[in-house]
Amino acid sequence: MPDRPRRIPEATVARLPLYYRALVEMAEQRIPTVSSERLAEMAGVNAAKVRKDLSYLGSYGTRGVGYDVEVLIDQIERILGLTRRHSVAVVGIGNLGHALANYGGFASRGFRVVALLDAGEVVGEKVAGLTVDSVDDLENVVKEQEVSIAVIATPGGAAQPLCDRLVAAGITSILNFAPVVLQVPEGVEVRKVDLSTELQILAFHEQRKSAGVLGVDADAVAQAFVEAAR
Amino acid sequence: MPDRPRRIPEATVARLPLYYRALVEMAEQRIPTVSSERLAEMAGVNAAKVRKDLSYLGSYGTRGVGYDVEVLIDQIERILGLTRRHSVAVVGIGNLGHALANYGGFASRGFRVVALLDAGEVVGEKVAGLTVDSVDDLENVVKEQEVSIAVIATPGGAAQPLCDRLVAAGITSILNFAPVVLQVPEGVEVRKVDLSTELQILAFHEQRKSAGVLGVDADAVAQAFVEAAR
DNA sequence: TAGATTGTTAATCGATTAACAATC
DNA sequence: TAGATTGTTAATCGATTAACAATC
Repeated sequence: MPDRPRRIPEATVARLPLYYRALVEMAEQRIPTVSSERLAEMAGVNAAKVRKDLSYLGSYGTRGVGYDVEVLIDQIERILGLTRRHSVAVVGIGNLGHALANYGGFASRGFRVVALLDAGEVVGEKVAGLTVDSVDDLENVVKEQEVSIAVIATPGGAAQPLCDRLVAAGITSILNFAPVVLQVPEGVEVRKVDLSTELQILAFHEQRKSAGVLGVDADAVAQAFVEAAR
Repeated sequence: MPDRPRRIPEATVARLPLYYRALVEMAEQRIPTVSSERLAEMAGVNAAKVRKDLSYLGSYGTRGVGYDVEVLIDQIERILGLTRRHSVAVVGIGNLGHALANYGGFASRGFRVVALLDAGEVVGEKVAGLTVDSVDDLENVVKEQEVSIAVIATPGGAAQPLCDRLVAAGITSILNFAPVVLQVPEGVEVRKVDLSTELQILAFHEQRKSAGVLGVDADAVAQAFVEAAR
């Protein structure tokens, strides 16, 4: 058995899924080995980073040759825990909840949506092959379906109370699409996907570009024009 | 005019939207000032970080008192470029595209969805008050509607060619929901929202928890049980 | 004045990167 | 052997955090 388990940096953990996707693609094309250079290109990072990241998994490359694609896939699956089945519940079956319930990439690789919950009229309807349960039954559903990951796709106002119930029901992994910062006790992992945050970050960079290289801001530019026009 | 424009760290830029949301909430409740302590609590970070982050905007706090909520809102809007109107085009009107087109939080604060594009049967239909255009007209739509941000919500396979067209059409800010790493020329900003990556990161931490504090892995635990049972 | 809270410094920590010896 | 490529070191960079003087 190769020696382990040296702590893996968060930044590395966040990149492993990218490598994994690229590797699975290569495996489908029957490509047997890959260099750090090539893998870096596919994942959009640099080669030194790839090698450093992969070194945390152990020594699975061959000098002068590269990495065995299948071996690397197995190792990343092991590290990320993709060999287990993860049961996912989506709470909040609005537009986004529908999208998530139907999202194919979800089902792949160990993740399975096993429950849909909502508080509105959609309860009882079939969505993506599942009957939508009432959020009133949350605790039962979590227990019976052995849910290990909850996805919150409700409006902002409902998210925190819902989160509290999920945590009370034993959930320790939450993917939050609601535009609120969830407060959770230690040991509960929350990942946040936030549309308007992403847009605002893009807006910042847009602004930077049009403001020019020197960091001149829009107001200053406008002012300069006014002065010049006089 | 307060002095500027010292470069703002990326990590800070990524947190400004969180502060902004919390501040807008406070403004709605007519709360005039806020301490770094309180703002930190709402944003889920620590107070030292809040003060450091806000110091990049300039000195807008008052010792012994805190920060003026309205002033801070104005400053963050200025820095993030939220005072301008940003026109957004959503490409790919499947389940997710529908969700994005209808997403209210989108519209708020400077962002407006002005165009929906697709390559399928949905072209010509009305979605969220807009008629879906054919992706064939992408270049025209970008020009006529002055689109500055594109959101890609297509299947993975369509994303890169689409991205190339968007870039050729002059788009420099892209929010990508497709599960691929987009290759773009320098100067084009891509933010990625990736469901399966987020789930995999959660899975990693789930695994860590059940493996125990010492980093023992599941296989080793299973093995130990087998040994013990003999 | 006394209490509160900012803004900044400096120490620490974690992540990135280039470089290259090891080795296939 | 010669060429290729890993795995690791060490330098560098950027982000976090505690601490506290400044000051309202």
